Amino acid sequence: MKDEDINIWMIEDNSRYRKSLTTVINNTSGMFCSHSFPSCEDAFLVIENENLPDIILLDIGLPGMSGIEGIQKFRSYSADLPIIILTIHEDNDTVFDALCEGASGYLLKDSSQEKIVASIKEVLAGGAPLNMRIAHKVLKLFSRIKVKKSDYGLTTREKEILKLIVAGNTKQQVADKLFLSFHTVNTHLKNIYTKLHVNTIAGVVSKVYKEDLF
Amino acid sequence: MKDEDINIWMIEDNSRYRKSLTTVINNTSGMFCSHSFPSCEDAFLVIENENLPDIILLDIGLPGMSGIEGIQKFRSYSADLPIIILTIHEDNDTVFDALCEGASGYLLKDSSQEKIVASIKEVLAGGAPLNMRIAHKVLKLFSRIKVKKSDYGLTTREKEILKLIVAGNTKQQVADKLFLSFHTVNTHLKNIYTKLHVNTIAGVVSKVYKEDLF
DNA sequence: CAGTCAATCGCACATTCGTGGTATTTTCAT
DNA sequence: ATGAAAATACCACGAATGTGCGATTGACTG
Repeated sequence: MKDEDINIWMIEDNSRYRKSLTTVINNTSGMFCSHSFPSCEDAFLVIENENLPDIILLDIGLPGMSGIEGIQKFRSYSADLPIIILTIHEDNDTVFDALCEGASGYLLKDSSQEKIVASIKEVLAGGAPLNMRIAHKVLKLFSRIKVKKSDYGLTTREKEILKLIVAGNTKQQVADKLFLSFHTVNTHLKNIYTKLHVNTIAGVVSKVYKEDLF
Repeated sequence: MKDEDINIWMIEDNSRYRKSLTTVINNTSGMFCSHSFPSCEDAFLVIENENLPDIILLDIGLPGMSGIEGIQKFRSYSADLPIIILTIHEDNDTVFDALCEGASGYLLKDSSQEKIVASIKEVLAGGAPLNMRIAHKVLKLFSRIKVKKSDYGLTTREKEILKLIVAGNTKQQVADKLFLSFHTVNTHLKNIYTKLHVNTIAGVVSKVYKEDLF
């Protein structure tokens, strides 16, 4: 163990898995596992007195605080700390939650030890190691994220006015900002309502957000 | 070239790159490039008369129809057709758009030929090959997607009323639906506005969508 | 030229909103 | 019992909305 070696913390409640993986890491040149914890809470007790590690390997299904919640809390300490998830969970919701909270990589526990070591090196090189099946799932998640972008044939001016309305301006304020008569804005909004099939501000704002009209 | 070999189409306007990569693929056991096109439009002319390929390698910056638009149109032919992006673009918007339209992988043109061949094999094995820098960027995109869920201390009743207001009901309509006096709804809404620091319907609806208040 | 569309402007007015203020009752915790 | 929070209700009124109707001008196209 040398000062330049990469310091890794592991948070994993299965003690056999934790010990065997710690051994692998400690036997790998250039890295060492200074701590391995069975829970996030344990890690946070130590974090107050020591420097943050260079990487965290984090399970999700943990006693007490889950790995997802753990990401949140680690992120309050450092936005850049690489956090590689190492878990059995591959359902969409868990993957999505972990990534949204800021996971830097996502491996499954059936990964070989070589793959895990390679992934540690990858995250150090600026990558984002993902299990192959997870990568596929991640890309599929984007299709679900895609907002249905609708087209109601709004004119340029109508969109301009709509943006200001959605931002909370009254008709008179919109008129003042665009150097128009109040009546002009009123007419445009009337036309917008007809095109969008709504008749209230609430309706129009909802539609803008739900259907990405800009 | 055998019947079981993987049929790949390439869509790439740089003819030198297109030819050299086609050669690499044709020299790789188990795969062949039956067509290489300089534009999406050319590919769609052929697609009407031939079977779809097993994989498409797709550039983004193309003459005429862009690769992003091309994904959309290929997806109308097949939801499962693997489409690997091979491009110089690594800006967030382009990556995001390509993935949302259904890209199955995303490589950069500085990838080695070995990496490209390996990625083809990876997508066939059910993966989603991503350039390392792109993978990192993709995970960062999730943090941006995460909606900041805020808590303004709204009571149960306030949330109930807010939902109906956001859905487009007038105060009187809300009162009728909840068997309350108009004045009660008015008071609740007054309190909601104070808690959310807004003073218009547009403001409150925007806040609900931006900050996931329900 | 005629027709269409977009932009601009106006009238009229019933309806609704937003906000300042007030009050009572019920429920829960100390 | 007391106090706080939530729920309910009310008054007042200027500001703003939503919708029916109408018109003119400019740019573009066939």
